[in-house]
Formats: sequence, structure tokens, C-alpha cells
Amino acid sequence: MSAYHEIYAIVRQIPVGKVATYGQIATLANLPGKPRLVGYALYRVDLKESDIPWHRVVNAKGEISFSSLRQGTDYLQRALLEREGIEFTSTGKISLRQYQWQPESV
DNA sequence: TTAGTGACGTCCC
DNA sequence: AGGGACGCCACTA
Repeated sequence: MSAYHEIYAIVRQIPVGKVATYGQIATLANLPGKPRLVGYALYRVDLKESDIPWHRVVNAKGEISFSSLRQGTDYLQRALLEREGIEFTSTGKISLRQYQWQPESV
């Protein structure tokens, strides 16, 4: 059983209209302090054949990680999030206080 | 095997 | 608020 499988399982649990951070996913996947692995795990996921809502994962700043490696999927991510009702600030950030996923339902 | 890089986070300035 | 340095570990050359 790969640790990445746990990551995918966690991401799949993120409800529509909510987002989670890489660090949050890492912790939930029993990989505290290793958020980079989460990012790499999602990078390995095939966007088309996976049923994983990868677009609901953002960094701790509440922003989408823009990278040339993603070939524009970063812009797609923002579009998908906006389609789910998530609003972006003028600086392109998301209000985590309002949209961050709370597994334990504070 | 060593070195470099990265869908990130935390700390310090 | 914004930017730089360091740490983390898997993958690639």
C-alpha cells in the first residue's frame, strides 16, 4: 500500500465548494511535514483518467501554485474552483477562512 | 552514488 | 505585507 494512495483517498473526500492545503492533505495522509510529496503525488495523477478533485488543493497561502510544468492546468484549476462557487480576491487568493475544508467539522 | 529540482511549509527579516 | 533562506523527500540525469 503506497502512501500516495492515502493522499488520493483524502483528496477524494474534499466536498464541492471547499478547498484543502497541501500541508493539510499531508497531515491527514499521515505524512506530516512532507507537503511536497502531496504535490508530487498529484502531479503523477493523470488528470483525465482520475476521479480525483485535484483542483481543490491549494497551497498554504490560499493560492493556486502556478508552474510552467503544469501546462496551463493551473489556470484550469482556478476556472474549476470558480465554477464551484469559490471566489478569488483581486490578488488571486482564496479566503481559506471561508472555503477551507474542515474534516472534523469544527 | 551524487547533484539538482520541485502542484510546499515554516521561520526570520 | 512581502521576500528570502532552509527543510522536507521522491524522482531524474
